[in-house]
Amino acid sequence: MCYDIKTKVEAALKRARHYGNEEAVQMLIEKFRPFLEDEWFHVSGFQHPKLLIYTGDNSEMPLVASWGLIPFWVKNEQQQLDIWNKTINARGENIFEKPSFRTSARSKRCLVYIDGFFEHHHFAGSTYPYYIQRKDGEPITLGGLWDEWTNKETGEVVNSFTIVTTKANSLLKKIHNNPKLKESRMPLILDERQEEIWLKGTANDAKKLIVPAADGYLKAHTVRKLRGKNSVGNSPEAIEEFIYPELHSVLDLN
DNA sequence: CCAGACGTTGTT
DNA sequence: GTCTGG
DNA sequence: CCAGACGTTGTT
DNA sequence: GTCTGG
Repeated sequence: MCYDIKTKVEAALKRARHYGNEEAVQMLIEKFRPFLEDEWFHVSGFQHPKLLIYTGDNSEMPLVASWGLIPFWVKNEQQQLDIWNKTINARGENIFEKPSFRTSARSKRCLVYIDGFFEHHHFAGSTYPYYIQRKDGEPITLGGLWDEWTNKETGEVVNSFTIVTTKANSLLKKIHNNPKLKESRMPLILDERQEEIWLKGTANDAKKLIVPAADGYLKAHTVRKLRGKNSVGNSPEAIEEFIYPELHSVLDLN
């Protein structure tokens, strides 16, 4: 699964820079700056941060969306608050059937650019967070779903998104070993070719992309606690390597 | 028929 | 052990 | 997902 | 909006 990420506006703009024009990108930065954190070293989906996502509507121009998908049929603010803690991830195997996701799975798929994500390793009754990133340090593109919801109480239109998950690859299987969970999961990671299909292809084309990332291009290291009173919050320390001696003597990721 | 849910994860 | 809050 | 609370009473 | 449970 994927509940914790590291990202920054600069990473999200990678796509706009590559496929769009620099002038438009500069205008975007100015337009979005008031609404966005420049850099999240660690942010959880439960905080529902606003991030930049890319949609099929205009695949070079990002838009601002909150993490935690609010389906278009949500009736009121109470229902919104109830549902968006449950739609931070979307199980890839079921997105075309689940009421909360199926409309978006058919016609509102999106891309989320991040620098890395976090998963917890369980050992001897404790949890140890790992930060996972590309070996080459480039942004990771995640496959997501988005929707547009109108808050009838205020008239405000809210964009929101969820991260699609799939089975873990071998690295994530080693890390993500919660004893309560039988099968480990990881976010859907797309390469450049797959990004275009995810945004513009048919539902059937998109479905075929929902598989674990190839082995060998991600790396991971342990970091400080992400949750509870000992967490460091949104600080550069969140992604720094932090050694837990009791763990490093037993877990070999290679 | 209406009311209520609509999600993720997956066991010692 | 299990639920809630973040 | 993990961390932390999980109760009564009644007010600084 | 649509399905399920009662």
